[in-house]
Amino acid sequence: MESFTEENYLKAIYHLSLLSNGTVQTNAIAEKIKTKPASVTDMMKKLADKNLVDYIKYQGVSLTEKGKLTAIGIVRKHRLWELFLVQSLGFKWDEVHEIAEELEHVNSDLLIRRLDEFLGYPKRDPHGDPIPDQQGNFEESAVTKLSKLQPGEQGTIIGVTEHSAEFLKYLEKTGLTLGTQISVEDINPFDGSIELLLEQKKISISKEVAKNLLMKL
Amino acid sequence: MESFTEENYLKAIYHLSLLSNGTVQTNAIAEKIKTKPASVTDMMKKLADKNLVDYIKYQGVSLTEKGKLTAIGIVRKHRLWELFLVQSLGFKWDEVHEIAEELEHVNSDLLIRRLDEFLGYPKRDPHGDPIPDQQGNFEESAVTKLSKLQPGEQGTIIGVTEHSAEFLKYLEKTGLTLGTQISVEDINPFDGSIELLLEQKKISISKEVAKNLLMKL
DNA sequence: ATATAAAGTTAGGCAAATCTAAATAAATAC
DNA sequence: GTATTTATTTAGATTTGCCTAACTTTATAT
Ligand SMILES: [Mn+2]
Ligand SMILES: [Mn+2]
Ligand SMILES: [Mn+2]
Ligand SMILES: [Mn+2]
Repeated sequence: MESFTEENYLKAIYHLSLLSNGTVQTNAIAEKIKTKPASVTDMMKKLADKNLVDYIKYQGVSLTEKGKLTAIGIVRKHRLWELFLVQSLGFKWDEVHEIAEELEHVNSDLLIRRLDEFLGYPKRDPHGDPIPDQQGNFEESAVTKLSKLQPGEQGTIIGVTEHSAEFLKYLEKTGLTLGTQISVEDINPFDGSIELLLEQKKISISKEVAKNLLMKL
Repeated sequence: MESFTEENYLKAIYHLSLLSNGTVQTNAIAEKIKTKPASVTDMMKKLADKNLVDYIKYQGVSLTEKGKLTAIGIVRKHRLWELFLVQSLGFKWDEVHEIAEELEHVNSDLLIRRLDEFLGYPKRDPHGDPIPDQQGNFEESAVTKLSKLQPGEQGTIIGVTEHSAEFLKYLEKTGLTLGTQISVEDINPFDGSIELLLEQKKISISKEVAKNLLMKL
């Protein structure tokens, strides 16, 4: 059994490893988890002892198969709880992350299976992220960042890669919610900001925002 | 904000203080929380510093008003989660205690208010215990232990004072569930065991069991 | 009232997780 | 290719919660 803290480290490594091809740097983990690099080094030794990560001094870490399965299990719990909060308890999508961050550590397989059943074996969380099944399997659908689209192209928003309340609230206010269809009208060559057509209305968003929106074409 | 551990201590002290008129012994806490008396002493000093308990060396502790409110808040969370597990996720009453023991520490007032609303502002948990409202108020209905009844008297089971899975499973199997009406037929003078009439059937239970069943007459 | 037992506390340590400051290795720059 | 910057690790402490063993206080028994 992993501690609360170990679980948070494993999850952080997992998320970071999806961006960099498997290997994750000490500093990246420290930043993600809001701790200091020295603490990360300590923990990496511990996780390596437990066979949850492969760790080579100065070279970064990667999850072992066991570590990866554990991490995916936590992600599964996190996303199921988020969906429960939104779907059953009436929370908004920008209010659930912090609470799920705690709920994900409650330790009962039966609880999670029942929650999964209660929610009808959902495939996506409120942010469009896939929910792994009990075996840890999930399909990552083919997605494109909105920032990659060219003028004239269009698609539907199916996910976000940034989960902060500020960002999600901004999307909500602007109307950029999951399932919304948009088309790219123009790209400003100066700052990369993008003109969109969203339900008849023209709006402009920054490149930064566009990078965090996932589209189905 | 109290730590996970501090919350468990406060809750233990609260439950114990209901049995002894307010003051609780070090050893009783140690036993309840499955730790050693020395650890309890350490924690009592800490809780006293935080103004959560009044502590006099060698004389035991009692909750301050602040400590009591905190403890009742945890009890509220515990019982709401237990009811959710039984009512929404299909758990049995003997399966929920351990899980609620973890869920009760999830820290979000909004979450608990929403859960309360979702469950329809319930007044009782699956074991018949009252669920405090947001202000910490609840009515303890007038109850009598089954062990106090005399032959010829009858009543309805409305609660239990022991929450172990073994005990609850035994009750389930025997048919002694909440809401069941029973009458006392005879009391064995030798060991205090009790003959009951339960839905036409005669059964016998030990004094030990009877002490842990709460009745409405 | 003294002796013994029970209850409670203190002293001294340990493990987990964290931090700061100092040292070392790797990457990058010129 | 050396010098500097950046990344990482080590050393040494701190905090929280827990433990054992020894000591002190309070309760009980005769
Ligand atoms: Mn977490
Ligand atoms: Mn999510
Ligand atoms: Mn608990
Ligand atoms: Mn209960």
